Amino acid sequence: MLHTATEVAPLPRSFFDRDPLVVAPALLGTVLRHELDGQVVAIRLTEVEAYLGEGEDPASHTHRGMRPRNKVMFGPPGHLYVYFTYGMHYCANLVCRPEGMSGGVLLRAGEVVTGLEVARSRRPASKRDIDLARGPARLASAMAFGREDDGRDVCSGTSLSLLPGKPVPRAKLRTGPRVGVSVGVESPWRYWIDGEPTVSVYRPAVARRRP
DNA sequence: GACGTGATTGTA
DNA sequence: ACAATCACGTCC
Repeated sequence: MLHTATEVAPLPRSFFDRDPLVVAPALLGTVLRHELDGQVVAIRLTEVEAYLGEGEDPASHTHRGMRPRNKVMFGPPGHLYVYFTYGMHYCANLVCRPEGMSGGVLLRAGEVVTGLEVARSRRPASKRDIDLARGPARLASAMAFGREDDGRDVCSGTSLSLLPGKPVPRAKLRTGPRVGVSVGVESPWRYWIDGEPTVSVYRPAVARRRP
């Protein structure tokens, strides 16, 4: 111990064994750390979105029940749910609620606090460091998440873990409608830290090209 | 504002 | 089998 870096225990599984609407704001300011091939990138979460489960939330991937893709969301809490979308992007969620019940929190944006060089190399399109993990697919890319990371545990103190961070003052908490969802717009289940440059700009869902 | 890109899923 | 959709990012 002495003057070396103190080991920080990851957040316990009980942290995730709650309603996503409770877990989501509590995630702000925490730090997701991933070590891959000896390279560490850690991201302080600044923007997240809560998704409920079957029959509760039309915007949730689990709204219509368990499918091969979303089965991790029905598993035990404290695991990573990674999905592939738009033919090119990955996005990551943290699974909430007890096993058998679905729900999760989408990691929308964060600040790279460790491994800037590694994150830059994974995100060559980012001109500024604040863009490295600004947006869910960018965050996943900076963390090098892919299909193989679907279902990974973040509570066991392995190469992937969620660490406590400096608490966010309540006055800085903001909520609003989720981004990019066409249903469930009335539910203000997006949470972010006010004044953070890493928070993705809100763009209302726009209808895609029609034939 | 437009488009890439391919898995997933509901519908038939 | 088929076609629409998609919790997005990049460049114009």
